[in-house]
Amino acid sequence: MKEKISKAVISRLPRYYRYLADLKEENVDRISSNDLAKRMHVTASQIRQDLNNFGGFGQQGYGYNVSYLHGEIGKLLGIDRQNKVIIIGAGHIGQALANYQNFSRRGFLVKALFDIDPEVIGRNIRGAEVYSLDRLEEYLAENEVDIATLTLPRDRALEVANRLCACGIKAIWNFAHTDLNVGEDVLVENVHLSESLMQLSYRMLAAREAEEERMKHAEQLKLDHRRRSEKAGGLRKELPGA
Amino acid sequence: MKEKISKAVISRLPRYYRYLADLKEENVDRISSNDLAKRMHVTASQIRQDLNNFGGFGQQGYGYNVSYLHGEIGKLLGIDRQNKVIIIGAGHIGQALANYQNFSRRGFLVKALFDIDPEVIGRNIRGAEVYSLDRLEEYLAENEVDIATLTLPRDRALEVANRLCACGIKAIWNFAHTDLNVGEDVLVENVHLSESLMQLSYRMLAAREAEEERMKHAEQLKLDHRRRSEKAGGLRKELPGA
DNA sequence: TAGATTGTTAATCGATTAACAATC
DNA sequence: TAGATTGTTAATCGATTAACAATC
Repeated sequence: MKEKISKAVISRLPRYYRYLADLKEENVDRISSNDLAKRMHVTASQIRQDLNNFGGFGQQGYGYNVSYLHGEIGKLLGIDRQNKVIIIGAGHIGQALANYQNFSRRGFLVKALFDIDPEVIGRNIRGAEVYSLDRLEEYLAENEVDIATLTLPRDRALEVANRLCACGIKAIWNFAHTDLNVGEDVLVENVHLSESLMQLSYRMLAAREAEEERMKHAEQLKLDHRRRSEKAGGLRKELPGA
Repeated sequence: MKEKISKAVISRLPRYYRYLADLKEENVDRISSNDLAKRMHVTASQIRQDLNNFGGFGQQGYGYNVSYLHGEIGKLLGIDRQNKVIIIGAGHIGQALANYQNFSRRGFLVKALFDIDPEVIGRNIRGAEVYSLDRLEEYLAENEVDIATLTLPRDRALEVANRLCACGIKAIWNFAHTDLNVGEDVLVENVHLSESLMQLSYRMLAAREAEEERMKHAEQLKLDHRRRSEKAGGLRKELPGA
């Protein structure tokens, strides 16, 4: 029925959702693609094109109803339902995610964590218990889980991912710094924090270099200018009538 | 001098870096774009095109020297130098980042954290002290900082970002769920965790729907088939010679 | 030298932007 | 009805892939 939506479009949906939530907060009832475009620093064309992938949410001559559009995008993103999440790896990041209230606010409920460290097994984080990783299969047999989060060292990530897939998990949110080559019916969304940081680092260095280049260029111009003035001065002295 | 490198290329550099580190670990000396492409599930063309943005790292008839290429990409990403990082917001995520050893391993050193909560101020996380946010300007005047990480609630993020920019910070790693409209000479790299999760959720729902569609379609085919057989059977009965 | 493989140009593909007819 | 603004088609732009000459 519907065409496959490109990744670029999907990646923009949450941002639309956020801006619409803000507009709702400001009690704005309707907005045109043009006004929204100005706020978001994108083109109105892109907004209309993006939204039309999912059907006509707007109305000619009127624009988009903020509340309605917000709701529809929320439905697309699955915010309207309860998504059951588990976290494998109850280290610093795993625990931070379990504590992150923005997730539960959007319907992502952390139901359980798993770890191998006896120190953390048995702890309870905002209602979610930390189980021994040994009990993963047992838990999955008894409980429905939508999304499994991997926050463990990279060398153990693939093994756990395979165990999850064997239990029928269809969506993995991967924080481990490795590519999970699992079956293609299993969705993997990567969050590679150090890669994000490295990209920032790259851009920072590139900007510094560009800045230095600019400075050097300006310096050169100044030098050239001085030399030219001197030469002109010299010429003047040599002019006959001087 | 050099052309502007596209964001798509930059985002792939850390992944090349990771695969090259793995190859080094496996004591592989050289690799062709073709073999690397197979490992990474990308095209050889893309690898050669990407790397050539930064100059000829390879050699015709030989391929790429793993160790050399790893080093060069590391330099591009600033892994070879010490990057001084501070973290504003010493909550769960901020503390998790400060504890994350993969960063220091790549030359990103968390030097200090800042918070307004008296409960956490004064704590020490792997050698980095948590200061009162009041002392941010004081700290920045006395210490060189390359990257500022924002892990605080969205409503306070922009204000802090502006304070950072006023002190000359040129790179912000933003975990706050908002767009920071700072000066265009300031680099912002966003990590929007809930948006990443929402994208996964979207893809999960889309896959489920596609699956249902497939099932329904298969069901319909079965029905059609049965109906056709029945009709054929009926016809047969009515055939004269029966 | 012959074989291999890069660096680079050309062709293709996909995503973004512009334009405008449809319609509220 | 006239004005506004969408939905959608066409044009442009950029990124990816293919091809191949250069060269180790």
